[in-house]
Amino acid sequence: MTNTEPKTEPTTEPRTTPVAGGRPTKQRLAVANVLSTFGDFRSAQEIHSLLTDSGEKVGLATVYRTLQLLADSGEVDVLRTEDGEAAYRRCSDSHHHHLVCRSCGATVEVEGPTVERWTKAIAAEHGYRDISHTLEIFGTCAACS
Amino acid sequence: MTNTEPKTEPTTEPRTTPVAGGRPTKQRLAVANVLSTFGDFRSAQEIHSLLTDSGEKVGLATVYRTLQLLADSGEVDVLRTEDGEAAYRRCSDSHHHHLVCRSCGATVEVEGPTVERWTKAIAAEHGYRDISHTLEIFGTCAACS
DNA sequence: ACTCGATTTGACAACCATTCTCATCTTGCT
DNA sequence: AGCAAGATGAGAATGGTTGTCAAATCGAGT
Repeated sequence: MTNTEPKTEPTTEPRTTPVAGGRPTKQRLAVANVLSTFGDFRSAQEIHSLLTDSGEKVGLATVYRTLQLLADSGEVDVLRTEDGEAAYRRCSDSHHHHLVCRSCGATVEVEGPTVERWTKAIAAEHGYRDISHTLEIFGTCAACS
Repeated sequence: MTNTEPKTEPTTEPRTTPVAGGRPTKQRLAVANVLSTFGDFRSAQEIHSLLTDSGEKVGLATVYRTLQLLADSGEVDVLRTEDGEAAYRRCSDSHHHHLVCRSCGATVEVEGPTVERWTKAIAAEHGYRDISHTLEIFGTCAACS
């Protein structure tokens, strides 16, 4: 079961609502907004560049802080690339995983009752509680082959 | 299907065979050997400490280099902790995943045809090739609950 | 055993993503 | 407007990891 191409297309209307329960400041809104201009994973630094390039003046530290807020509140997904950097992307609400293209970064959100069930079962079987898991699938997408 | 507690117990006899195709130097053997004194994931720095504490004089850079060699040749597993650090552990040959205890680090190797099959299917379904994936399950083990 | 070239090592500098500091600016509220 | 809590930004500080390069080591051939 996969959600057929929920490609998470960019949304258009800029947001004006509070961000992660904090104050809806210019900067936070700016960050929240760039996040909706792309559908794949970007590093904090890239996001910062996007902002400054588009004229928004937001400090790097603030970008990191905001991204963390958003991540904590579940508004964005975080994944660690193979070299340990964190990459962010706004995400839909449900729990899911990602199929990421190694060369272009194109991402497809995938969902799998199968895995969820499996991890829970495995964990329980070994007496582990409070289960959480991370699963990323890497490959080369059709366009990049 | 899980391999029932393949806890990867420490092995006893020190190794003297080549390491990852390179020269079997004192340092490399030393690293390869500490790796077999524990069964859970340790950071490169921890491994370095273990070495120096036990009297072995191996440079930190060398530990990193060796660990990378071993990882490339598939002799050790690498996983990224949630804060982006790399953790290493010698591994059995087969492809598998880990169930890691959040508080004590106890690790259980798990294996799952289910997931393997699932990821392959998903990927193919979206036209991705050369699939690889990472899956880590985190939880609190029985002893730590 | 001895030599020589290729590898490897180690001490330390360099990197780089991320976090911290803290003085200054904003926001929300009255 | 006025204030206190919260947020920002510039830059310093951290900390894991990688790069540098001269000196040490390995091992194949003699």
